[in-house]
Amino acid sequence: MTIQTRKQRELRRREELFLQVARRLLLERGFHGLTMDRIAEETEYSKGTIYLHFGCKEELILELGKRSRRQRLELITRGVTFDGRPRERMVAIGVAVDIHTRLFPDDVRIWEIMNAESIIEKIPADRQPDLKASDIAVNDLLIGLVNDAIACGDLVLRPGDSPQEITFGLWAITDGGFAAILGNAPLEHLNLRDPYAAIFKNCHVLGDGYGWHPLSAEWDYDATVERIRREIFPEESRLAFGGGEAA
Amino acid sequence: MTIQTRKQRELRRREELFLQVARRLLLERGFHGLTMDRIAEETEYSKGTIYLHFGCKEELILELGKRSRRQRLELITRGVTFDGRPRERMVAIGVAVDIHTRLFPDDVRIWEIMNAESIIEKIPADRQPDLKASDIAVNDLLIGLVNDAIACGDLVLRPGDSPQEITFGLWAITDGGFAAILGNAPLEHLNLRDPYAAIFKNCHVLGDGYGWHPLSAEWDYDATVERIRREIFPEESRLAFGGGEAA
DNA sequence: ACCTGAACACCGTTCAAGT
DNA sequence: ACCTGAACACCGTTCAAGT
Repeated sequence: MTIQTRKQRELRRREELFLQVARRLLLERGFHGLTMDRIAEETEYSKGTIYLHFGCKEELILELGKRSRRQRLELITRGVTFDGRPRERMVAIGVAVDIHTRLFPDDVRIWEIMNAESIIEKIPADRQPDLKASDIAVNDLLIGLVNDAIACGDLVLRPGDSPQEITFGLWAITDGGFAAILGNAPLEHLNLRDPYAAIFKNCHVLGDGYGWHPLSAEWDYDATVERIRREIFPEESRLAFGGGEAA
Repeated sequence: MTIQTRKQRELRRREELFLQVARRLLLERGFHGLTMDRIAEETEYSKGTIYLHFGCKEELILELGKRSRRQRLELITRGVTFDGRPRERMVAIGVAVDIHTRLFPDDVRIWEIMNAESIIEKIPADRQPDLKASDIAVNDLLIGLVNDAIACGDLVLRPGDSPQEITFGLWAITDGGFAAILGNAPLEHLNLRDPYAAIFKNCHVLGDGYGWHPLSAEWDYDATVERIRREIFPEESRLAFGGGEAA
């Protein structure tokens, strides 16, 4: 870390203020309710000053979206440190995503707003790699886990199976599932009792289908989830579920 | 059908013209490159006339998105008429979605552009049910198939399993998978050989995991796919794959 | 050197005027 | 009765002027 001058600290403080006010406006009034005029008014800076920090309105939202994804990545990264079999550590990633979605639904929504073509097309091309950085990191963790499982003999690939395929399947269930929960699908019509549980369930069925040991029939994964919550996410579990116990 | 006067036909023609020009502009120049001025200029009508047909820019795009989803629903609806076991008919839905994505990638993209919060928040609330109509219909077809499978004994639910869960899992893999293919995920980084095949594969692994007969080990689903393409989608298969043979 | 806010540009939307 | 396009409203962005 470079030492910051007083001036630099003030700039950081100001930028943070712009971001916090923008975040609130975006959540309370939507994308079109967030205007540069309102940010200027509420922060008591001029519109021109905002442009000393952000090239355009969409870049401001990009920064909010990146933070949301970075926060999720941090939880996932902690999750994979769980001391257990590879498939248990895969469950820990699921627990991390679950906790993130429950604790920070607003930030997940902000990511979804940002991750739309009509927004992204306004962001300069040289900022666009920022978008995928966190997702690529998650992908690497997932493939790493599958390879760990193969290395230790828990997963023996059948003819035609590939680590990429398994990773893709788990990713798709999780991503598609959470997207559905967050409103892109007619979920209320499907009438699921517990969509979160359904995502876990389907990941397990997929894992069992690929023959990834220990199979759910030969292991108590509810106990694994409890242990993950207690050992890795004690504070977050308390906030998300109350008491740190499994739901 | 009510009989149309000449005037009504002209209005329909004009509306169609607006939609086609808007579609092209959206695809070629993006959401911000599509302007009411350009539509007016290219169609040689005035801007005011566009507003006799569409309440706002977003409603125009809504109509394009609805068409995309309706076209997909039509293919899916044809798919389930396939003469076979319920799981084969589930495969037929996959074939329908596959064909739709390959034949009409532009329209899938338009649906994605439209299905963003920053767009939808501008569409009047009374038009919003339009958004989900097609997806609800697809959901009903999926649940119907799962129930058919249960009714004929091909699928015996295990304790804790539910038709909703299975439907949700298949939906999530398909939706999440195609979303990934269309650019929401770092797919090139995952380095899958054939993402489309990976979606089918994962749906099959899930189906096998739930014990939905015939299991892929006891049935030649490649032959099923070929038969679906030949019997239900001969023309579409020729256009999408050339010759109507399986890939 | 830094910040301001009036001015500008752009574009969606409306409506008085025209045919 | 229908259509037009100038005018309006709004908002993102810039930059000459101010401190």
